[in-house]
Amino acid sequence: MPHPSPISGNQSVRESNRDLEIESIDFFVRMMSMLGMPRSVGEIYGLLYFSTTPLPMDQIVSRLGISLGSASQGLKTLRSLKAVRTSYVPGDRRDHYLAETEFRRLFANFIKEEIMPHMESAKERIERMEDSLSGTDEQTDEFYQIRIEKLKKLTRAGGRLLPALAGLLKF
Amino acid sequence: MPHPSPISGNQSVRESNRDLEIESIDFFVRMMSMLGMPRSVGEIYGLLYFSTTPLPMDQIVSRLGISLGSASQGLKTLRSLKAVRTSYVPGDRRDHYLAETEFRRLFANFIKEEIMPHMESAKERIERMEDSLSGTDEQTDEFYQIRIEKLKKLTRAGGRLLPALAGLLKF
DNA sequence: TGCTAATTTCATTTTTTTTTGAAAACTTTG
DNA sequence: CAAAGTTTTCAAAAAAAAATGAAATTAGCA
Repeated sequence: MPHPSPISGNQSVRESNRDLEIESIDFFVRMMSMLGMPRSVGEIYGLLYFSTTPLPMDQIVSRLGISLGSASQGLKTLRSLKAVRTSYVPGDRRDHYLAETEFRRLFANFIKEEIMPHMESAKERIERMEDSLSGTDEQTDEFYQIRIEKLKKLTRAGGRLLPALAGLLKF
Repeated sequence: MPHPSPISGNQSVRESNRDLEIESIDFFVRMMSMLGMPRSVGEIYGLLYFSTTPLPMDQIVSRLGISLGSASQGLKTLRSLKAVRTSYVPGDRRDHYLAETEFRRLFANFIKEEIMPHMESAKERIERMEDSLSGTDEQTDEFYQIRIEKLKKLTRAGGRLLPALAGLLKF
């Protein structure tokens, strides 16, 4: 018996193309990890992305072979990124999860929620730099002033371009 | 004696504004960590960014209070990102390091070296997805095909926009 | 309301990443 | 070409991040 895969639930094979699912999980695990997200988050999204039906948490757990805790945490993260949403399934009291597949929206949200707050605190830190310019030595102060100016331009550019970027993406 | 700072070398105070240096290190540690770089890399760049003179490795070590190994590793990383370069100092056989402060260039290089290779392998993975489409059930296959198409658009958009972005940045 | 299934939380364990420190490998120069 | 200074490498230690699992909480239902 080759590959006693941890991914093997009671879902019928008709419902899911296993190879595709595995490629998808792989794909999103990598993509998410580029964005600094843990493995489990990528796995869950990857599974849901190619799922024809919304999946309840325990299905996610058994198909991916991860713990309930991980699944709960991961789904919480994905919900906060608006990368998944729940859908009501009549006669079942479990939450069923569905992947949000509009990457443009996902991207816009990611920039707003994860990047922009850092830009804000960066601006504050730059202000503090200006405050701490000694003012004793003109020569070196000018050097520092130039460096600070570059940082300002950087954050300004970032603050404008990143949000614009999401709108630009026509995919 | 408040603050027995680990950052205290033999460099004269006139040469460096300590507060500024600390803010700078803080700033870049955070920025770099957003890009997935370890703390030490941010520290080194932050130190060099506001240094009026190129610094040899042992100065970096003593000013930041990090190990030689970390410094060597961190500088290697920064060199590969073209975020620092060495400058020759007559009568001194140590390498002296200087921060590259043109963020546009840094950014362009980062995209080329760190992001684009991932886009390439993403494309390959999508091709493999298409190959593994079972072809038995038309209904679900169409669903999968749509999902795959979205991924293609995503990588295409990324592959074009990211490099363009660097050029766009006028800062 | 009480019972049970479903979910969240969080202390502990596991895994991964980063740093350290010392040995090895260069490199310059006397 | 040897000796001293400099830098790199890499196994081991430390720190940080993520996953687990079980207890606590919440929510739906009879």
